[in-house]
Amino acid sequence: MSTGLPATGTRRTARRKEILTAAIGIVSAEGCDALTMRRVAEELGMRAPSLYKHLRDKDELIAALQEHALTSVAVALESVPGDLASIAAAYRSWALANPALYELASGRPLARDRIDADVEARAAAPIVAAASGDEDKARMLWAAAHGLVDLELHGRFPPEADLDAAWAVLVRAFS
Amino acid sequence: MSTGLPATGTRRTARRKEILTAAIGIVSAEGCDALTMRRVAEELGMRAPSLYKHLRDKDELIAALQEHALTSVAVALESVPGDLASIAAAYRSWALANPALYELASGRPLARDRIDADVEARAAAPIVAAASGDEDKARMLWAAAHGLVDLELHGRFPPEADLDAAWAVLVRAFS
DNA sequence: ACCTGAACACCGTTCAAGT
DNA sequence: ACCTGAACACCGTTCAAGT
Repeated sequence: MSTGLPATGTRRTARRKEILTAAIGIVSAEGCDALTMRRVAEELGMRAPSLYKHLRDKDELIAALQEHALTSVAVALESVPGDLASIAAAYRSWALANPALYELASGRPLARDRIDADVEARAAAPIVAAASGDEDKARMLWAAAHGLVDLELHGRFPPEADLDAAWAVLVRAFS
Repeated sequence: MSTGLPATGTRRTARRKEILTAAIGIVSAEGCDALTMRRVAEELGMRAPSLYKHLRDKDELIAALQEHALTSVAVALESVPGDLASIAAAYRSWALANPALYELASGRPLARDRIDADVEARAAAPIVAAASGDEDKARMLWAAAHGLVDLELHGRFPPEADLDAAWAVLVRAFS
């Protein structure tokens, strides 16, 4: 009983793309909390209920933002040399430049069923490569980078902490 | 102009303690999202507005939960041998046993002005000790442990991932 | 001193109705 | 095919009023 439609119901209409773009703008400029359906609708000159003709619910919007973020980090990591120091620096730079998107993409479960399966692997690939294909090592490196970024973004380190030095400890141990 | 009251306004009345206990119970049993002022009030047989006679706002309740969580991890880390492997295992165990409290205490900025200054240092001390006093190393170890736990709690690792092995990579590199 | 109901400005979401 | 207003069940919070 094939319908010819994608199983996810993720039709790619022009309006849907506009909604996504507006959402990215709001999150980037005003943070995660500013992402409300009413605020997104306002940005497009319409009312919140109208969004539900293009999206099933807010979670679908968030899933789309997660997919966007993952693709964006992947591009960033692919654009630097493959050594651990470069990958680590690029990871941190991307997160500090896109704090709200980073939080959205990492601070909650990944909506795997609503996201293109490839983007997750694509974002992970440079890290796995930097770990010479050792998956356990790659997971540890990813977690360490995520932890450093997450704590920095949440202001959890004391102001006098030398975060470059903390990153250097990680890079030196695994290079 | 001393008033004889603590500067924070953190009076320790009996009712306040009951509210905290109720909040801990709700968060532990039903998760972070279940923590609403109305739900807490219901648990104590009263209405939400009454809570504001004992707490300035919801953030003060969350700060109290963060303080509780930090003290609780500190106790857990102090109760095992001081080597990195033991500390790491205790950190992970505590987080997996208290996922919602962990999220509350780590997934948002610490309300430092509303929390007893000592508890943060107390929770950090065992990790600093395991890093032989090297603060950069300690911050990296804390971040790595936090990252591993955070990603595990959010279901970000694939189901077949061997997380014991990932933790072992960290412990082996820094022991 | 402690608690209440009513109210306000918000949420996400549904639905009948309009073009 | 697309958008709307009204409505519903929620939030955190304020405030005048009750005991």
